[in-house]
Amino acid sequence: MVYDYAGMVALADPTRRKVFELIADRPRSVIDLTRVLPVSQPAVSQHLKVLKEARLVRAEPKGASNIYHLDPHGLGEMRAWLDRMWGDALDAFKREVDNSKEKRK
Amino acid sequence: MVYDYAGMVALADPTRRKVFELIADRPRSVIDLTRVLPVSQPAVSQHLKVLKEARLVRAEPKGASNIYHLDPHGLGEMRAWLDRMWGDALDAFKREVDNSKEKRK
DNA sequence: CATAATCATAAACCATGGCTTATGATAAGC
DNA sequence: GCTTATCATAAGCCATGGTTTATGATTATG
Repeated sequence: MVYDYAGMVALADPTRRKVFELIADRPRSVIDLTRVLPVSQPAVSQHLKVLKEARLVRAEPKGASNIYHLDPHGLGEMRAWLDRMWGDALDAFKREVDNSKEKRK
Repeated sequence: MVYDYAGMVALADPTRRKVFELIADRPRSVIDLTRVLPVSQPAVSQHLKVLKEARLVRAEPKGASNIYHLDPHGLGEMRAWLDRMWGDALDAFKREVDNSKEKRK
């Protein structure tokens, strides 16, 4: 356990999460994203690169522009990863509650 | 939307996530954590500070040592936050699938 | 009361990464 | 074909943050 997980790092940055959410709203081109965001076009491209490597997002060339969509692959992986970590945390918390109950006896 | 979310940032760093998972396994003192981790005691304390401010973790003084437990407050908040974001992402993906179906007609 | 143990904070260091400008590559439009 | 539009990459800058050593505060121990 405890490797570095790309999806987590990808969504930790506020701007990058904004990019992700914009794409989640609907597929968008790089320029389309740049128009909305307060950063330059290369900055957007770099965020997209990170999201793409985490497989959270997928590029679909259309003419001169690149339309970015959500990518089910990484989306599923991250969901599974979160569920696992979340399950562990909740189980741990449950154990803790049981322990304090036990002590109170 | 799209503010910075403390819980997300808190769990983005690998070492800090390791700290969180160790505490999730069972409550531990700072020294106990330091013995396991490959970083110094002050480093551990600083990670704990971040986790505590995100309300993912809670300190319980016991003599000279500080026992850290999971904190249900932040845990619940983060879970809700993830569910919300995740719901949005999944809805968006669903919409996308429906759209491509529509196109194929 | 003095020493040891545990922890948090401060200061300094330095790598990481997010941002910018500059530039080249590809595709559309005239 | 030449210009325009869209995008990715490179190089450089700089703030952020994760780390270390040093130190002080608090509590147990003898």
